[in-house]
Amino acid sequence: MQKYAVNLSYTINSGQVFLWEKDDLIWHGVNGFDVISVRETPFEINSLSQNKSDFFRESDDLDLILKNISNDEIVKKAVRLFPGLRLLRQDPFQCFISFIVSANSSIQNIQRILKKICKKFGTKVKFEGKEFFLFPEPKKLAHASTSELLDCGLGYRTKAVKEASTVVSEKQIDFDYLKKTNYKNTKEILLDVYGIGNKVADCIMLFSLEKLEAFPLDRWMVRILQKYYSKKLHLNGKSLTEKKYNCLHQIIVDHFGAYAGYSQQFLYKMERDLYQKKWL
DNA sequence: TACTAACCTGTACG
DNA sequence: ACGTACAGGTTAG
Repeated sequence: MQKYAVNLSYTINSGQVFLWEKDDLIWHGVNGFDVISVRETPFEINSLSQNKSDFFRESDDLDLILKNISNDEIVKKAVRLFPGLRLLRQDPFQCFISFIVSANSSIQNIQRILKKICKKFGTKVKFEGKEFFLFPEPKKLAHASTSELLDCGLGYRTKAVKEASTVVSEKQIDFDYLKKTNYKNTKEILLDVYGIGNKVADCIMLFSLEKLEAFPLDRWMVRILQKYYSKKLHLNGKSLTEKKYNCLHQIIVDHFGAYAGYSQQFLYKMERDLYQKKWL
């Protein structure tokens, strides 16, 4: 019996993952070369590979984390409202490409593009009586032609996806190394990739590279911070420059703590729900 | 250093 | 119907 039950729809529909679907009571999702199925009650996970990737981060010490981030009153309220929300541990390459694709795009568009990429370049597999297309290997995407990528709806992101896949396939980027090294070092390496800016780098680090202090600042989070923390953060000006972003990140970690990424997820969820913005 | 226009694509709105 | 705005940003200048 879990002390904290996972709420799958909160978690899966919180902008972290894009290749999940619900079929009756079971959710299925593509995660790299794997397909994961999960049922909410009773909580049960299966996967094509049979590997335990701890996708739902059940090994995290939630008692500690939730208590820690609840030092902030606003976050505390969000945790109380959405206790089943979780951070996920994704396949790094899929996460990397997903968030490059996400830049300046809507959720639906991101989903459509990623599905097409899987269908065009990924391996078809069967799992629990259903068909899935796995996320393609870096080499496969790196060697894709421009027209094939354009067919996936990538538009001007085509160049970014191709270059990003190339640096991974040529081992200029090694996710295992990035998981081990620190936030700052990882971020510098990711920012060197064409198509990756501060926000996308933070998403990749938080969702797939074990950097729980990463705190992606998109236009929504900036608005949320302005709304609740304007005194603390003095966010003047509209654009977030590199220097401002770094400065702000330091303030955020000082305020929210080492698990700031969890705080971000809860704040985001609460605010989106409050405003009942279209979500999927 | 700080700021902004342009950017593929799809959909929602008037 | 058809133009305009906007969508979880990044880059070039």
